[in-house]
Amino acid sequence: MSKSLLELTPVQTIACCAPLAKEPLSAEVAGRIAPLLKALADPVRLRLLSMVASHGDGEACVCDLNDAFDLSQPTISHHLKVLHDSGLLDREKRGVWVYYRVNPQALSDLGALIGGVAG
Amino acid sequence: MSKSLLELTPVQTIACCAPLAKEPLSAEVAGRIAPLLKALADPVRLRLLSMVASHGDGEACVCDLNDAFDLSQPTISHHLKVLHDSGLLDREKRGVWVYYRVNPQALSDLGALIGGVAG
DNA sequence: CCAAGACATCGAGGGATGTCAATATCGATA
DNA sequence: TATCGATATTGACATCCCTCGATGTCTTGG
Repeated sequence: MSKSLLELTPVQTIACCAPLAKEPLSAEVAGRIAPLLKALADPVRLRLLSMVASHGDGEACVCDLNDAFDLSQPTISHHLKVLHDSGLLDREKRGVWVYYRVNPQALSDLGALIGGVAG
Repeated sequence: MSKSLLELTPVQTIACCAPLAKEPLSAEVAGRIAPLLKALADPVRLRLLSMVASHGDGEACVCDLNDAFDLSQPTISHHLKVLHDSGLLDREKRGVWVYYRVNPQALSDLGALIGGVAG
């Protein structure tokens, strides 16, 4: 490890390490991965991420996402921010509308970390 | 879906559905998967699971796990219970000692759900 | 410049969560 | 049976998190 973990975003961290079941996670790495899983560990955010990830264009407008839930607009905005801050979603503003798209590498790396597939 | 989701444990649920990025998760399924991710989304539990999963015999004694953390015994016991209740860890008592072992199918299914590998 | 719409931020309230000390439970052993 | 050691449970506390209403920011259109 040539660079300190402190210089990496949560998403970058998960690309650095062996699957969960191969060798014990260090406290430092575990402390970096947990926030990423926390970002995923909410039913609304799971659905948001899934809706964005499975959307035809690979991106989804906030205006569409808002309508899919029986929650206030600030609440959806908050969940999208959590996913964005963790590095799982990218954000782009075009005119009045904001579009989110997934970071496919992050999802695949996280899946490999948990599932044990070689990274 | 022939059986109601209510009849399945969290771990059984994740084997039933397409990857996150393939189609939008239903509210019902998302509500089932989130607790599983919540169980994983803690640095101590991540390390516990990793320690158990990567242990030589495929199982680990609580007595060993306790010593690996600077936390009280009830706290470790609590985290192990969360992992056990979610279905990620199996529990077996032999004499005075308790051994935990991972549910490999659960880990692999969860990884596939996130990473997008065909389930 | 002003109004309207899309989205983000702020602040607060109620519930969930991590941690500990104290205590209970269970099996082994004297 | 009495005791000891390993693990689980309970109860309490501090903190975090989800949600909302209110408000702010930015862009477009008039």
